[in-house]
Amino acid sequence: MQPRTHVTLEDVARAADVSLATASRALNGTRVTPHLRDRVLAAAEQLAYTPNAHARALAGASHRTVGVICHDVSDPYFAAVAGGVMRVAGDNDLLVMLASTFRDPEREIAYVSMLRAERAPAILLIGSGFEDPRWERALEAELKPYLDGGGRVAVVSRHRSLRVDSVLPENRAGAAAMARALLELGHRRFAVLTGPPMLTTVADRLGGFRDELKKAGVTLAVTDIVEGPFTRDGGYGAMSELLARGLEATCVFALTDVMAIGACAALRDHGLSVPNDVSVAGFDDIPAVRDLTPPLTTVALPLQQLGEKAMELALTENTGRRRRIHRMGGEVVIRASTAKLT
Amino acid sequence: MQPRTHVTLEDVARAADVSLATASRALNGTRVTPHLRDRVLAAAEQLAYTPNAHARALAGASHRTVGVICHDVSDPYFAAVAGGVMRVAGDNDLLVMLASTFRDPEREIAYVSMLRAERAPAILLIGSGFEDPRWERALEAELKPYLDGGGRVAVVSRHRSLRVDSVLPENRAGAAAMARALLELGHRRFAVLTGPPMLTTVADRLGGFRDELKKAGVTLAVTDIVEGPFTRDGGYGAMSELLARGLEATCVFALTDVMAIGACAALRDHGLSVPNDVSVAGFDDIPAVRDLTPPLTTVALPLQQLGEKAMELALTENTGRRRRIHRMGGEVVIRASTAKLT
DNA sequence: CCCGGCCCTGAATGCGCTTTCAGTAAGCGC
DNA sequence: GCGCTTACTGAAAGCGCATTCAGGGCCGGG
Repeated sequence: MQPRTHVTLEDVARAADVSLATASRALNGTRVTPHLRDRVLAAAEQLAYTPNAHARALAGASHRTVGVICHDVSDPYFAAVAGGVMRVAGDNDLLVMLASTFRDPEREIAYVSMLRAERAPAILLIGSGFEDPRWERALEAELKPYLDGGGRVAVVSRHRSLRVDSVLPENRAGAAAMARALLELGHRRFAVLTGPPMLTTVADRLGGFRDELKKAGVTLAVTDIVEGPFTRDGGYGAMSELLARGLEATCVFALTDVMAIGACAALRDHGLSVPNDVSVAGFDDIPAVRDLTPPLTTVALPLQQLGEKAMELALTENTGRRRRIHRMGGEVVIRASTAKLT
Repeated sequence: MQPRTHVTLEDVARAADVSLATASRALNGTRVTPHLRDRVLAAAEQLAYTPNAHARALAGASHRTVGVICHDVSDPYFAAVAGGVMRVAGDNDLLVMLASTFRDPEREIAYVSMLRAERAPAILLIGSGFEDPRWERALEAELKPYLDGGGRVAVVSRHRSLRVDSVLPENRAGAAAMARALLELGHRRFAVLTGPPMLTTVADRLGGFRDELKKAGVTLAVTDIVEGPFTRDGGYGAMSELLARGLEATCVFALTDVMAIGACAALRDHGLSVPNDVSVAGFDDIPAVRDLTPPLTTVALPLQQLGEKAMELALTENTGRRRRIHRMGGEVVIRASTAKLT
């Protein structure tokens, strides 16, 4: 943007016939004779003066806008978590700005860098980290000076690498619980719709599910695991592939609800009934799955609370010497998309 | 945030044993002897230097982060439009930050003010404006100096008041087309689920629908219009109220798909079948409605394109003397949620 | 061999604001 | 009435950086 001519504090001061210092004080509520203060305020109003946030920040004032970085705001999962963040932020008189990385590590770092450069008071990272330690190290390197400079960081669902305050959904335990629940329904042959292997969440959920099955003597064939992006269409595609191959499983576990929604659509388009022909289960419990027909069995995560907790962590000083970690959620909710195998 | 000690350009310059000016040039790609440049880059890397965006902006550089303000990012409507914005922004090497106002005019102004203070290169406003001219005037006053200062603004779905480049969904015409389509199916008694009357979109859609019915000699009783927030639960609640009163309409038109989803849920919970007992139609064509059972009849808006066009408007200079206005969408898509009345 | 010109570097300036520091006028006690 | 504190105000410094301006090597041409 080409700043053509901006109204500056100096203009206001001149218009009010006071010094620059007095104008600044009047605008910031520091003690100034009421008479002068009114004059300054009037002049500012009249000139449509807006303080330059950059100059202000440079001169030492702090902002009230925190940054939230997630994979994709249009994904209901992130939308819900972000909603929680905003609720708490709103209560604390903070503004929130959201960014979507579309799971591109470089973009993620670009946003962190920007927020850091802007000296945002806090940065929240929402969503799975990357398996590739190179990226996590790069991110850590970007975050470190920010933290040293007094910035506050909290993450949701990103563990392993980043040594900051964290809110962790019970991915592994939740997936294991789902495995037990599905076994209990009588299923023995499963298929899994999985996401990008570069995400740690994928490894956790898949691992938790597979390990629990193994304990029960059920093994998951490689051909029963199909990968797709963590989107509705990704789920649709993965399910279609599975169907094309000839589906032998009686139950499909999608690593996210969003994928499960796509899977249900594919099943329906293929003339199969859920849960009569195939049972389907998801993970996350996004609000939309209750309106599905049939409603989706899933592993419930308190999405909103995840965000709230993260914002709270970022807002409160960590007095201890270790990073704080909150684990939440992971309860199985059985709905009508899964049937008892008779 | 308390800046304790930050690595500054001066530190880098000292470490590389060059002048501050040279360090600045090296980092910004201006001509510098390769030898020195490498030394500076190495020093910067080693010190984990991040330029202070505020100082940089203050000194005249321009940012590459545009701001997008919408009512609620977790609403699929806005998520889709924002997706379009981000696509175009990404192509132009711009970062995007999103803000949710939750339909609070004050918060909207606060975000504009912040973005303006930060001298963001562009601000996009997504979503209906407010009927109360007071707010629109306040917003206009906030925007005016920003525009004068060279800022670029584009809006989606907000007309009447704001005199800036706009992308307008065909709300009125779309609702009218829907009225015709439903009449053609044989319906004569309608109910409407409407949103907050303070939004201009509500007036447009409701007006378009009602006027078209009137042309066909069908009048909409006041008691057949129920108001609720533009959310899934809002639709659920409004529909429930309608049912409690004793529904006489054969067809329910919800002003947004999100409300329609809630309405379908309420109908189902009430033991009624869509479309056998009641037909339901929505507006927007958000992606989720295709996965509904039955899929929703609605007025299709090219949501992604709405956002893309807005970003393009903001990116291209308006050479003419009038503001540019693009009208888009408004086609009726008949799906299975509406039945022919026999 | 000397001088003009070019390219690169460093010193210095200013972006708009907050804040310290010093200065002035008013208010108080003795 | 005088000295001293109190209460504001104004001048000025400096936040970190981009950039202009001037100075100093170096090369080529005369």
